[in-house]
Amino acid sequence: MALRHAVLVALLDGERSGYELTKTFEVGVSNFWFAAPQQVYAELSKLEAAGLVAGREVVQQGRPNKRIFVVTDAGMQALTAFAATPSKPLAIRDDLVVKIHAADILDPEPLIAQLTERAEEAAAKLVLFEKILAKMRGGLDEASFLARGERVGPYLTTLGGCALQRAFHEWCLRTIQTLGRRAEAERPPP
Amino acid sequence: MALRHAVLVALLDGERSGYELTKTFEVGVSNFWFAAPQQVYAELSKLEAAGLVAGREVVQQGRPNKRIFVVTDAGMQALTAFAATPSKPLAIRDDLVVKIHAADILDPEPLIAQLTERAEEAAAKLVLFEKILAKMRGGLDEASFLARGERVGPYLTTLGGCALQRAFHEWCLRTIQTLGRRAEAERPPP
DNA sequence: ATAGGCATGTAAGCAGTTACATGATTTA
DNA sequence: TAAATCATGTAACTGCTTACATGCCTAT
Repeated sequence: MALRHAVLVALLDGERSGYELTKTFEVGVSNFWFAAPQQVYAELSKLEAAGLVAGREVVQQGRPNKRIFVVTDAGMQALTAFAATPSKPLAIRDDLVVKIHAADILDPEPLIAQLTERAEEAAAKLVLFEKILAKMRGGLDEASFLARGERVGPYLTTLGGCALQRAFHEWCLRTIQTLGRRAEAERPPP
Repeated sequence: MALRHAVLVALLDGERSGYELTKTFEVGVSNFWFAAPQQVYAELSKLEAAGLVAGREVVQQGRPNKRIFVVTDAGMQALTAFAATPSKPLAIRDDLVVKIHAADILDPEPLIAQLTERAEEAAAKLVLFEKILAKMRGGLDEASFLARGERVGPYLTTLGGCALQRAFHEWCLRTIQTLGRRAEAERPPP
């Protein structure tokens, strides 16, 4: 099992429709679980069939109706059981880093272009995450919120996302610099 | 395609057997691509059938014979084509972070135990990566190696692995502290 | 003696990706 | 008028994981 628990956990933040969840999962639930929309809908059906979430129809005007879901008691039990099982190691997969591993035999230009794009994406995510953090902690400063806030779970994972994006962003910039300088050194100005 | 390119790229570091590659992929090729041993063997067979790698048998004494692989010209072309295609976004999946998201409704003890384990793993990987880096740069300092070294690709990806592990390690420690303090606050000493 | 490392796979099952499908409403 | 957003899926395919299988050699 995999997505199953990520969906349950995302629903702890409140009732959500499939569509709302897909938005969360496209960003990556604070960047630690990505899923395509189709996967989310499929998983919700399975979770409902298994009785771990309950859905109800919400009639809307001017918009298609939607079904919103909550975690049931059985779902909570499933989460408790999940928390007690040993975690699988962090799984990262990144095309771009694979390319960088082969940087010595590849044309640096497309690599630098892709690194630049990634650096921008990371910067954008950082800005987004900081906003989310500010919203969660409300008027409190971070230390007080972490000590006494009501729901620190999502805050902690978002902090993790920030740490990761920041590290990745810095690495992109540094790698761009290194590849750029080496490319210059190879074909000096005539 | 996915593993395909990661295997090709790993073979750029020199001729490798399936077994040697599985070791690399179990650590995660500098932590950006994980694969199970069976997957590596299967992928090598496919790559050989497609003519992207060439294998040859090495007879050993006191050990089972092995087959070692090199990237062919066709393999190099495949890599060049791969480098030019847009990269998929970084994919991260982590059970433990999913659990932390639900920290508010879960027993903190198993979470703290798992975070501690992860922090130790991250610290161990950092030590390992630093050793690999020192080996790669030989006598040179980092700046000189990055400027003039022969194969900086693996060095750059390993630097990325370090950055990631460092960030993750710090996040684990901080999260342990936060959860620990909150648990104390909830049941104060009698 | 037994555990661990070297060395390579097969087979079955589950998870994730890609492509396709639909249709109304709001915004540019 | 075209594009984007809301809203939900099905179907086919590919990739990944888990379990099983084998056997010799080296170190404790």
